[in-house]
Amino acid sequence: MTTPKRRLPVMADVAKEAGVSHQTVSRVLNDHPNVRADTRARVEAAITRLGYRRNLVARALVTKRSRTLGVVSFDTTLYGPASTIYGIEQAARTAGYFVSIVSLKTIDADNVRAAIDYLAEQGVDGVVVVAPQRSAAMALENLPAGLPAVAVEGTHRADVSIVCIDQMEGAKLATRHLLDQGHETVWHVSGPHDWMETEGRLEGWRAALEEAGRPVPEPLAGDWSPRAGYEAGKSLAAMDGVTAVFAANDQMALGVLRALSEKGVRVPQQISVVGFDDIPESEFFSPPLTTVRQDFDVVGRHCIEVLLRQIDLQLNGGASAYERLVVRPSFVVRSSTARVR
Amino acid sequence: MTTPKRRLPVMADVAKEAGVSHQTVSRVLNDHPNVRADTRARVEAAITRLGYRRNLVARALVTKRSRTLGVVSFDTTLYGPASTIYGIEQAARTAGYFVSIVSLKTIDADNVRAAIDYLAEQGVDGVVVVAPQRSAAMALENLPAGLPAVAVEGTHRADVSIVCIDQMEGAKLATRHLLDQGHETVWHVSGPHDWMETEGRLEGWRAALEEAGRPVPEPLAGDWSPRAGYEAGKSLAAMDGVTAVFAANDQMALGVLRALSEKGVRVPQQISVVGFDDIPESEFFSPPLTTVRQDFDVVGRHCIEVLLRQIDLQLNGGASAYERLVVRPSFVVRSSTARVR
DNA sequence: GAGTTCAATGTGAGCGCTAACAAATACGTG
DNA sequence: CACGTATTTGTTAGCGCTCACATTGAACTC
Repeated sequence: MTTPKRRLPVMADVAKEAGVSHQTVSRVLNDHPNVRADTRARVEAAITRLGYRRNLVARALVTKRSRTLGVVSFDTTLYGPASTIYGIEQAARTAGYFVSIVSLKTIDADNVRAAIDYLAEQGVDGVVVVAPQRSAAMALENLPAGLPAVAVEGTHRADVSIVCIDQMEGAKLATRHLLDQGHETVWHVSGPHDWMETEGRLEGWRAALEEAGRPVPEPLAGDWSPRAGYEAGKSLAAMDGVTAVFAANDQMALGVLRALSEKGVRVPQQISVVGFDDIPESEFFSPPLTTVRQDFDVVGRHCIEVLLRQIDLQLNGGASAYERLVVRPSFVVRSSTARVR
Repeated sequence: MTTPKRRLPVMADVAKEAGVSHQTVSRVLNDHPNVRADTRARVEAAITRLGYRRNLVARALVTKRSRTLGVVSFDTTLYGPASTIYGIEQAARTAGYFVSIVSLKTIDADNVRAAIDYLAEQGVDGVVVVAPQRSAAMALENLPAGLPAVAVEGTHRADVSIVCIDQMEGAKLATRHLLDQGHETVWHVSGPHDWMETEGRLEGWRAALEEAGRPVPEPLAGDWSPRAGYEAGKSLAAMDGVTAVFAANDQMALGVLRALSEKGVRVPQQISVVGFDDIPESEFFSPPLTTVRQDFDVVGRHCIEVLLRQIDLQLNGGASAYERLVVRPSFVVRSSTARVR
């Protein structure tokens, strides 16, 4: 007894089984209208009988479209990137696209560049770059020939599409809220140097302070981690006259809260604290954190919209039109802020 | 002036440019040893001159290996899955593989099955299924013909490889720690029904209690969210004689902490709380959380190791040998637990 | 110097699919 | 019923690459 060739069935096998040509099978698979109903049924029956599954690789080779999108991101373990990617993936799949992810441990132009190249070789139809560092943005300078791309929070350049959250606006919301509560000024624990978010939030905070004619204290530099917030919080607790703190993200705000609590400083009675992001935990911090909410999901969806639009444009030979989509943050008031008495 | 054909260069173009055959170009690209150094140099020069990038899709078509791995996961926004996937991605890329991700919003066998099929069509060389629900595990029953797969926390079945964390052990660690501190018994806030982790932690907790001959209180069912922990915490605060709580994850522990704090119950003086996961925030909770650490990174790496081994085996025609890799959790003592006075 | 071996290169076929065109069949209509 | 016009199906070529094999030439051996 010879073992039958243990090969997966291909289109030709289905064609033979159904008594049609392989092209007809292809038509059925691609929902081509001009196929008689009974032929279609016969082909479909053959497909299930044989357990046939089409080979998208072969299809991609001839169509020159892989229906795969690449995503380059920094530390997908962080809530922000993770949520953005989740939104991207959901939107992409809904649109019939796969998502291939490269998450970078360290960011610099070379790294990002290499990741994009890597994805381009793989034949992705477009890429989303979630790498909000200034140095990463440089990698978008000259993309592989004609590769549609969209950046999240990327850059201010005009020749690449961008989806971003209005960081300045968010920071202003936070700062003004604190000022409205009667605080003389607001201290800031910033994100790491080189991040676009850091800069936006810093600027927004400063602008709000200056608009109100208030003194602008020296910001404390952090790195997004709770530990950095904790260290900053210890410094803040040791200083005089601090009544309001705006941390550049919720995790650092958590650290600040912790440090303050250890030093016996009561929040919000003695010091008010505001964060940024609205991670799921924030509502349950001690006290529940007042923060700026970013809708990462929406960002992810927008990315795909913009990218697909760009891919379409490319196919139809139109000149690329770069878009810039700004998502507005909202403000969530909880219990970590209070009026100055 | 006619526009030159705006086509990306292919191997044949490089071959012509370098004055060799396309095969030689292929050899250079694949580091074949038998190429003279100067030929190699000439080819490489031609490649950079033309800006050639090879088409991995075409390569995949003939080699029948896409060097892409599929990952199916549930809610990649959660810390656990996100970290696992991060580990998977890093390990895969190091091994020269791409990672294509499908993250599911809701889990059931059909969903998971469809995702796996989807990836199989795309031609992935293997899949990792990070879907630790019992219902999801069923989707691993009969995989697409010969598709190498590995499950994270998947199932107890013998015909699919599994990488998991010893949940029971972790739960025992937590429970025993509390018992050692002099608590009469330990209450448990469990994860949602149907999750493997929920069951493992529940079992471990119960076993530790029974081993010590202690009463086993009715567990409070949660859903991993801080809010569920918060609700459970309120119930716990209203009950008599509760001195120790083991929450099935850190987020729920955070909720418990919050509820207790609102009710004026002091942790750890009146009630001790232990979590599970060791998310980055835990160290900065109020109070810093004693918890069970899971090394998701290691899990991710192991997944890839096992999967690649399986892919290799398949190529060499060996019968598949299913592996079961158990990663041991560790215990982190912080300030949310104390001796009973 | 003929025979053998091995390294370096080239040639042809074909992976599984879709696009473009060709052929066959059905459907009206005067 | 012959004719044009859709509709349905089949045929051929080729996407860009690797594989198996053929060929060349240099390097040894006796």
